Amino acid sequence: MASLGELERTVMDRLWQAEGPVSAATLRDELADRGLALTTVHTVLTRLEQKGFVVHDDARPRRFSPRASREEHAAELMHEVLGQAGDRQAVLARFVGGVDEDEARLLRELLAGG
Amino acid sequence: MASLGELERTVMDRLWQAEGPVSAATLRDELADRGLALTTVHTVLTRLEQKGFVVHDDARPRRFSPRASREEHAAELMHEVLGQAGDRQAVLARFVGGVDEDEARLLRELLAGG
DNA sequence: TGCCTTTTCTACGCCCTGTAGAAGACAAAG
DNA sequence: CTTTGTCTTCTACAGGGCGTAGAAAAGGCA
Repeated sequence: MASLGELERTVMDRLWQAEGPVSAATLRDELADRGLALTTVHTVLTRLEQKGFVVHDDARPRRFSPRASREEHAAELMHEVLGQAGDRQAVLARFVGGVDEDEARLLRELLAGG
Repeated sequence: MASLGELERTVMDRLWQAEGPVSAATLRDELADRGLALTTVHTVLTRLEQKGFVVHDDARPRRFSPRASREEHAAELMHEVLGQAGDRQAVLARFVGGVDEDEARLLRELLAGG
């Protein structure tokens, strides 16, 4: 999966925390501390779209949304890491060795259902 | 965590699949298809070391080893993704939703012990 | 005390990312 | 329909990371 630059990640964070689709102008305003030009925001959104992280509708002005929720995205990333790592079982063993007790309990519940 | 370039990843793969520490010259020979200069391999190893992925002993010639096994590394990455993702529980829920049955069984066993 | 190997320093081109101006497409107002 | 202001796309550029390696320095051996 393509990785993200610092501004790209910041924009994704905003999109994720937004309730619904967001226009470039709104994003520029939310990131006002950076004093970005509108075209800069557009460029970043376009690149995020090319990378498959963002989609936009055809309203005018365009409104952008994350392709997946933050949690889905993270879960996908975890699967990707797991998949590229040779011995999946060994990775899982080490992974669960590092989760805290609350999470272990949650995992047990989640897995019990299946 | 710092991300890796294509050659850096290739080198890490070689180090991970090696039995023990490996010299730069050996790596260059293993990657002979790329026809790399020895200094190129050195540069890459040095950068990997700066990024914390590799360590070397003080034998002459230096011998390089991965700081963590491939599986440990993957598990660390998974934890990192999980940690940066806001709602950890939601991420875990989606993550386990995507593991296959064998892995689910393994996870149940691993979690049963705790 | 040279010579050969090993290590470090320095460099360079390419691609990615942050950044934005210029130009083109569109819609609302008149 | 034309004007005008907005929105979108195109093009560009600088800085940094990575692949790549030559030059120089450092270390061991004949």
